Amino acid sequence: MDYNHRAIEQKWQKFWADNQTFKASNTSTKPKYYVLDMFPYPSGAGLHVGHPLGYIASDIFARYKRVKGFNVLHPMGYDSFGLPAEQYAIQTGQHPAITTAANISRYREQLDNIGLSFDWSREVRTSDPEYYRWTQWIFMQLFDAWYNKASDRAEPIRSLITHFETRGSSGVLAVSDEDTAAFTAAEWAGFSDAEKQRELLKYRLAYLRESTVNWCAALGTVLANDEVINGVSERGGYPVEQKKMMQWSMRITAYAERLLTGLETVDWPEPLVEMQRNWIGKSIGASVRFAVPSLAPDVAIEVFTTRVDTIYGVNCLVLAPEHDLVSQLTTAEQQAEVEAYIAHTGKKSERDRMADVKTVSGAFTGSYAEHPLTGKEIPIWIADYVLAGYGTGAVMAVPSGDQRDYLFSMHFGLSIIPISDAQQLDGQADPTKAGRYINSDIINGLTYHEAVDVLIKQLEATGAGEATINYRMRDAIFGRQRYWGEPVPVYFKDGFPQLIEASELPLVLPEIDKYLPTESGEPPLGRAGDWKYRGQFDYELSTMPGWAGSSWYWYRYMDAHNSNALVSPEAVNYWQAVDLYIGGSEHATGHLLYSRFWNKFLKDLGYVPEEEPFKKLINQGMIQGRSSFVYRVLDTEGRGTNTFVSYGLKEQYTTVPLHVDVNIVSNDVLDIEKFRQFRPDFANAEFILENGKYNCGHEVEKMSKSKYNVVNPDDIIEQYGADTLRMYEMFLGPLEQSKPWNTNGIEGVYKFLRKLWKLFHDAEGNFSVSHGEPDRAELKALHKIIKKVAEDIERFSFNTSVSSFMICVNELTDLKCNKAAILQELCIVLSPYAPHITEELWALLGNTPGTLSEAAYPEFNPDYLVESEFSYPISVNGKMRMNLSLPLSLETGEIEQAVLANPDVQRYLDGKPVRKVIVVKGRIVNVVV
RNA sequence: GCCUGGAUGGUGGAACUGGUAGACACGCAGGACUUAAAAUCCUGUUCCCGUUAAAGGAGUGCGGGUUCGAUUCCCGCUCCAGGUACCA
Repeated sequence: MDYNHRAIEQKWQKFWADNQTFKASNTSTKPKYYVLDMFPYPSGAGLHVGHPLGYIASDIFARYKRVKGFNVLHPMGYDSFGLPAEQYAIQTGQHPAITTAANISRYREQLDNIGLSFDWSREVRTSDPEYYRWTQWIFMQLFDAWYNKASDRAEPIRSLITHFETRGSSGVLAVSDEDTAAFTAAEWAGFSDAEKQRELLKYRLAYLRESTVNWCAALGTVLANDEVINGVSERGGYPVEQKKMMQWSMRITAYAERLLTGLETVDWPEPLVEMQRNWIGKSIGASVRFAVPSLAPDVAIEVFTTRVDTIYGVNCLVLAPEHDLVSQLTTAEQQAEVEAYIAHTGKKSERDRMADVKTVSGAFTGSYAEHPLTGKEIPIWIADYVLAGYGTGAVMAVPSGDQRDYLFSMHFGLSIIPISDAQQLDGQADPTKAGRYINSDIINGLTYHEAVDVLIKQLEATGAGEATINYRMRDAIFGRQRYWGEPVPVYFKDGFPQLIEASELPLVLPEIDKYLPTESGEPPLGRAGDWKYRGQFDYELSTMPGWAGSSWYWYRYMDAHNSNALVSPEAVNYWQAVDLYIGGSEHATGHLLYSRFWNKFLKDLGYVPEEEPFKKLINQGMIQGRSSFVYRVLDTEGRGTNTFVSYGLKEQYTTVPLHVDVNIVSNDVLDIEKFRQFRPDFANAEFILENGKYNCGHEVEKMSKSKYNVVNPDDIIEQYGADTLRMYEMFLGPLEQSKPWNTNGIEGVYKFLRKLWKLFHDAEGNFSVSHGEPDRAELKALHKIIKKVAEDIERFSFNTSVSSFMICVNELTDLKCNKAAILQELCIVLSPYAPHITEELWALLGNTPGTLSEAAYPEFNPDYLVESEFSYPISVNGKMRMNLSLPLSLETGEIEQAVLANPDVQRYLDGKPVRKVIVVKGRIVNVVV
């Protein structure tokens, strides 16, 4: 019988499912090992060839750990709340729960086809009420908690109330809003309920805060940055502006320091750790307050600076246009200009503002602040290079030391004051800390470190400032004006948020008639008319963001069916934390930071034992897609039209590129009819063609539903089988490297599996192995692979294992080896990579069917690999000239003699005197002449 | 813009700690088997020069540097990708 992948793979997949081969136990005498994949969002396009890359790698690792004797937990589930399902619901009217369930079945089928060794009895879905009741429960704990800096951990809000009751606000060391009130215990007792709630909300870890969002008036909703392209909505091309809105937020900044120090304890790729460090962005500097006497005696503009030493170089203050004080500071004469400027910036997204460093813009408010040290008048400006969300939303501009300040001052003709004798200001700022200060009053002549000390002391003495640590990271916005997410378990009473009772969880998502905002601009949940808490109080209408459900899911797998707790103490104490986590680096600062935050919070409250949830982490690179684009023509006011221009003619128009499904594009030519059906708003699309055809542009970028560039694995499995797909995805290259998808080399892997099959079969295709003693060459081939594969798997170098398997099978084929003793061991070594074919061969060899995953990985014996000779490459002046075979027993001096005595070597030396001979035993000889 | 990666034959990639660049595959070319095709097998395949061969020269995105020796380390660029806080 020939290698029949379809029959073999179906047979074993059924066997594994029927026998629950990979079901993990929460108790075992074996050591535990938890291998986790980042769970997928089940998109309508199905699993694409990028997903399995990580799943196959983790599966190989999990199967390897099993044959190495571990009790392995290897679960899978679905991050099933999300924007695409909602978008689809808006288009089709179908409930997202229905499409999501259908997508999940499809994913499951596709995952099963790959032969992954998941314990499906522990599956989770974030959109399942039995799951999200615990997401809501965690939210309630966060709402009911504050961060006590004295104990350096989160505590139940009760401990804060007790403090207020006994000592008032004095002595409270908390991470909180800035505007907390000072009061005595007696005053607290006299507060009304509403006043108490207002004050407590300033401390809660889940709290309400005003934040800036992308508001699209035409769609009546907030858009993700993703959905805004060049300042207009992707859907419909409507204008988008920045708007402030009350939003739920998470006080992740309370954990900034622990998130930072925890990075030193995890085994993660260094670049990823670096990205998180940069995201947290700790900087040590100073807060400085600039009084504004024209407003009121106690009003000051607070700035954060990492270079307080440059304070004498300040020539103006620059505020973000959104800064709270801007309207008060603006004088009558400047009002028109300031308002025009604010309107202008309101159209730009924060990212555009950061990206554009070339255009300098700003407006003078007409007011002046007082320099805290010199008392000089400092003009106050606004400019969009200052971001409201970072620091205090205001900077002291020091043009001689900061390039952005320099450009700003040059542009508006403001004076530039040199502050150090080492500064070189030839057309640019010089941020040097070298030299001694000049033009700087009390720090003249001092060095950097001396100056900082003197200044901090002086500022503290006058109450104008102090040393401060600032983090770039901001509190995370936790509300979404969407339907398809977890309802926030909160209702409003007297305008203040209150938690529902824990016993009332889950708060189930109500049914609504359509998935759009209400006419008055409220989120879709506003459509659920009679949806009231206890029939009378309004529920919170926003839902939780995509990252809520994924910030704790690894715990649910430990105890997936527990209806009394998110995870039982027994289960969490057994599995502790994830030993190996595999997923894409695109989650570096989102998911991985939020998960660490929630983990630390749950630990503070005693629900989980570990400070860090993911001990070791490996990034799989992305399998990239090749996206196709159409080009929407913009009208003279920059609004999107419904006309699309072919790639070659797009330079003649102002256009916005839009992704188009690669499946309706062939050789970069768009199928216009299918495009019109693609989205309702394209039904009447018009086209400017080239030679009667619409040519699309293309780009290599990540494969994702939103980019419409998804290729799925089913066809490959049908044609070549799952074992081939598994090995091919690994063979493509290093796991962590990104690469665009192509199937060019897949034949080679398929041929390899057939060659392997042939080792066990005679020319007629009958199973045929022999039982003689293996010879030295056969043992060498086997032990090379035993060693190589173990080493490769432990360092996650799966691609090199595949090559080595090919070499091994080629060698055994050349040796005409069909000895059971060799082939049986090879089966075990190969089983993590190609589990179906090896299970079949394992059974054919006479082993109990299905026991391969319990077999023990063979012991490596180095004796079989010992060599007595080595073919030394001989270089002359670093250039490889010839090989010379010498016994490995020779010492360096003997090798040198042998090499110089060799007539061929002499020929290369060409009679020139030898200056030096470098001998690296067992490696190389280099003769320098 | 900022943060983080990446770039090696026609293609995917290998070279693990600075030590033979191109393993293993794909593709391509030639050949065997076949009426033919598929499948399988064999040979060749970095580029340039060279009649085959030998011999030689160049070569790991670009420009420099360190070293007996650099794909690997250092400095400066280019291009591509991911992230940039409401995609997940």
